[in-house]
Amino acid sequence: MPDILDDAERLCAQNGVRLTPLRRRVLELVAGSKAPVKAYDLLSRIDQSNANAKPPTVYRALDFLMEAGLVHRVEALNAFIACPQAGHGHAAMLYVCEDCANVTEVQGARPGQDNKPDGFAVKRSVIEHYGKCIDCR
Amino acid sequence: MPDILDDAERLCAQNGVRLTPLRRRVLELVAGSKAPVKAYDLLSRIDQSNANAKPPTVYRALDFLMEAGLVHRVEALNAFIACPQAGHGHAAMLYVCEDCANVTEVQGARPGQDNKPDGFAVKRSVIEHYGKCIDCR
DNA sequence: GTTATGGATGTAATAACATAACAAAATGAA
DNA sequence: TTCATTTTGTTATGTTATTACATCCATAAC
Repeated sequence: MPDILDDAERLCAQNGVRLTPLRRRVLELVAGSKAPVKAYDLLSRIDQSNANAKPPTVYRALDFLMEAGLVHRVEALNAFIACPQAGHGHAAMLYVCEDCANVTEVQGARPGQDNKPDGFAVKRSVIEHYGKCIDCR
Repeated sequence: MPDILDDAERLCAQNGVRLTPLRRRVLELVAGSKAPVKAYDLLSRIDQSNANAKPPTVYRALDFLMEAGLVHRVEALNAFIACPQAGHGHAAMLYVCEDCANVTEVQGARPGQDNKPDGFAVKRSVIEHYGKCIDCR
């Protein structure tokens, strides 16, 4: 977990963007959760360090972190996870266990570019698999 | 479009479920839209035929239609599309043009089951590609 | 060191999306 | 018909996310 935050500092410095205390705090909360975290959960937890936090506070920090490749949004859950391999482009594929909520991220998968519609230029992909992990079977 | 509705009637009859006028009307609205439709848009359009429609009216119909394999939810858009190949299991992969909002559905793709985590049993998958279709380039 | 500038955060309000819980009505089987 | 089940009506509320504008803060130009 310090790893993730250190990596994040490094990455942001490299890219000339600012990992402010607030953003760092949100990343810390996301990274500290095994399961995907909801924005309003972040909001209530952040509140302890920042009494002024409101929804935009959290959503802005999340937008920044996603932009920076540090956090992913889990679309079908309206929730967020820390990217374990920060900065690795964005071909991430997620395996979400519906029992324990644990998420495994697999990098680099290039799914079915084969039978894609003629001339379609893919900009970003959402690939989320839901089921049961080995431990929950 | 009559095709989709006819197919739906047939499928529901086969499966012993009821495509009521309300559900049929919602399917008709979804199928009648080239772009993915929002639930509240459906609500406001359905209103003309059913003044009593409320959010649960629409969400229940959509749940039914999804269960029946007639409609898909587009997770990253909070929107819905009619399934062009109703009843075909659910390995659907979507290509969504961010310019014209058109959606192409590709069946059967089995993306990257290769490098999936050991012992993970996939129950359902969300696969959505966002970008530009050939016409919008 | 002051001051412009842009980026970041504070703040209030509200928009957009979705469900819970219970009542009433419609359908179909016994 | 009566009963059980499914469907729809209805009210209320919960959850997720954004808009719009104000204020603050860091930095670099002067």
